[in-house]
Amino acid sequence: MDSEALKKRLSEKGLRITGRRLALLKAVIELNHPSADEIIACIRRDYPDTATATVYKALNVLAGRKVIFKVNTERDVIRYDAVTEPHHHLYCPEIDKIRDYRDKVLEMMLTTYFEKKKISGFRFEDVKIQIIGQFTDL
Amino acid sequence: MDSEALKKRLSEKGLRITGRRLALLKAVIELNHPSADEIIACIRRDYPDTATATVYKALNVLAGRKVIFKVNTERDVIRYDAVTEPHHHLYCPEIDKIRDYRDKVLEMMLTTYFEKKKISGFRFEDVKIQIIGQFTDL
DNA sequence: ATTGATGCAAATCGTTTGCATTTCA
DNA sequence: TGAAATGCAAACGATTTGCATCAAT
Repeated sequence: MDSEALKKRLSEKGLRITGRRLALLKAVIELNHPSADEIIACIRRDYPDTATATVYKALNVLAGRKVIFKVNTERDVIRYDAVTEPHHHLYCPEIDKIRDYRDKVLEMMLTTYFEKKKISGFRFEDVKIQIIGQFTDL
Repeated sequence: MDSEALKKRLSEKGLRITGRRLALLKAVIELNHPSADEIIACIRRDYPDTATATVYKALNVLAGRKVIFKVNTERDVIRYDAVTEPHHHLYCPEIDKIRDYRDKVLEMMLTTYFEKKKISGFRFEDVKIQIIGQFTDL
């Protein structure tokens, strides 16, 4: 993803373009579901004097504008993701590693299932699935 | 759930039976996906001098023996669940409320789907789904 | 010029650890 | 009796807040 595209992703959500924010967005895109710590380390390679609070604030702002997304795992650290298309996650609890999983068929199957199925007392909005297992190609 | 059944759930996993542990297990069963805080408050109604550390330690021990289970939400608090049968969760992010959702058809559909579908580089073990929406009956 | 972005330090909050004491099996 | 359970206080780690300063639009 080139710099112009990154800038566009920020500006079209009404966010200011700064070197740090570009570095942050780049980090979230390039790293694999990174934690705040990993993002901070990455940004500091270009901007050594970056405060942790600044990064956390920026992560919250970008997540609020849906430029990036928070991903929860079983651990007590929040991970981040910049993929905007609908997708699910493969997750290995042992090594706390996530991999994106796109599957149109599954997507369709679940959506139609829940749109037909009226769950009483509940207004369906979305379904997120976590596929638990182990990566065999590491 | 009567006291004998609670005792059995502890003893059959090799855990000692104490008043606090019984109160803890009862709290997890009776409250709806409670946080540690809510469990502590509940136990203290019967045992006012209960240390928070004791409860956290017990929660970890019981979760380790699979007497109870940890449930993650989007918030940074761990919630607990004592339901041993396979089930999924309805979740409303706005009010951070969870409700159990059992659906044999869905269970079957997902299991067969993933057993057939070989995801390359991944050994499938389990699938957990979070059905996001809003409760309309509160 | 105004609002948003940043740095720094301190605060917060849920959870964990260390250690001495008690209690169940 | 010996291992597990408990209380207390202190530690911990991820994240947040307050406030002053700086910079993008």
